[in-house]
Amino acid sequence: MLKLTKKADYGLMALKYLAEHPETVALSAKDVADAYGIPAQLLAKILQLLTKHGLLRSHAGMNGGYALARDAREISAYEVIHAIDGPFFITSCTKGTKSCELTPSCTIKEPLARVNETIAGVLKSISIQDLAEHEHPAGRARETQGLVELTL
Amino acid sequence: MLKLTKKADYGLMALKYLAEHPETVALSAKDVADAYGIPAQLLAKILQLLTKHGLLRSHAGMNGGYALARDAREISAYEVIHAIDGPFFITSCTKGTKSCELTPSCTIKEPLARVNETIAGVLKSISIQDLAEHEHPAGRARETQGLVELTL
DNA sequence: TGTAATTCCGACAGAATCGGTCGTATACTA
DNA sequence: TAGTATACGACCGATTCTGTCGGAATTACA
Repeated sequence: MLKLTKKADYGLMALKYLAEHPETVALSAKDVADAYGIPAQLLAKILQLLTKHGLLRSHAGMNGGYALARDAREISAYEVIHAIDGPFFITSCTKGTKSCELTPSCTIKEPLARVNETIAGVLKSISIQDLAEHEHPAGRARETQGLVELTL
Repeated sequence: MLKLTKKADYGLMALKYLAEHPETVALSAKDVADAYGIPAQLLAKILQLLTKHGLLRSHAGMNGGYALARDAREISAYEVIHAIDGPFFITSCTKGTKSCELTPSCTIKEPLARVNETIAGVLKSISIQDLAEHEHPAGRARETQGLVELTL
């Protein structure tokens, strides 16, 4: 399936929303959740994660909420996904230290690791800003195109 | 996480193994499973899937088994993954026809769809032959660990 | 000072998916 | 006919994902 979790989707949507409202000082989790119809408590936890990873700045109390910790241009989709879903690997048996317990068989993973890098590269090239101003196909076409040809 | 399922991994490994043994007429699921220490019955089902999708040709009975339906150069990793795990979308809420039931909110999916295409493109550019040809010097197993840190 | 709004955090339950097994039917070969 | 192998469906345990609940700490404001 190779798909993002809903949490990662929600996180990206939330950051995009924040990027689209730069005038406001901070938006609460509930604000964003209501705007998109996603479960508020779930989104709250996601935003907390993003805060812990330094992508958001939070402020408790009345009129508190979240704001981007950096310019939307300087937050990549990769960072968001990584913060929420953890490090991702296209190969399934990368269990941290021990590479592959089965056999020395998993030679397929070396080529696939390159795919992994490519995906990471593409995601790193996409900023929250790109998501927010999605009426603007020029930039991303350039980036993705180059990365495709870059591999193999 | 954005990772392949073990089934897809197994499928790629099996096809790679078949590509590495072009001299044999056919290899049984058990042969391949034993070579890699994969559960035989599970691999059998995977190979049946690949057969149904036209990537393998099967032959029942004694000395039967599976063989590549085409040249290893003409079977892409994409086809294998697609046959086993189904169509993959990086966005989680692409439920076929209706784009996103929540709101017209999921504007993030349009840019991410490009990422999806990119990934598909990379996977399509990798053939089973590429996997089989890959020469792996001793101690290569450790190297996946290096890639782990690289993607962080 | 008190209250409301809000972040923060851990635990947990339901659902879905995944990995793997079992049993059986079918096809082929010798 | 016996043995080997694919084909296929049902099922189960484990893991992961999604979402909820409850409570504690923080902050603004009346």
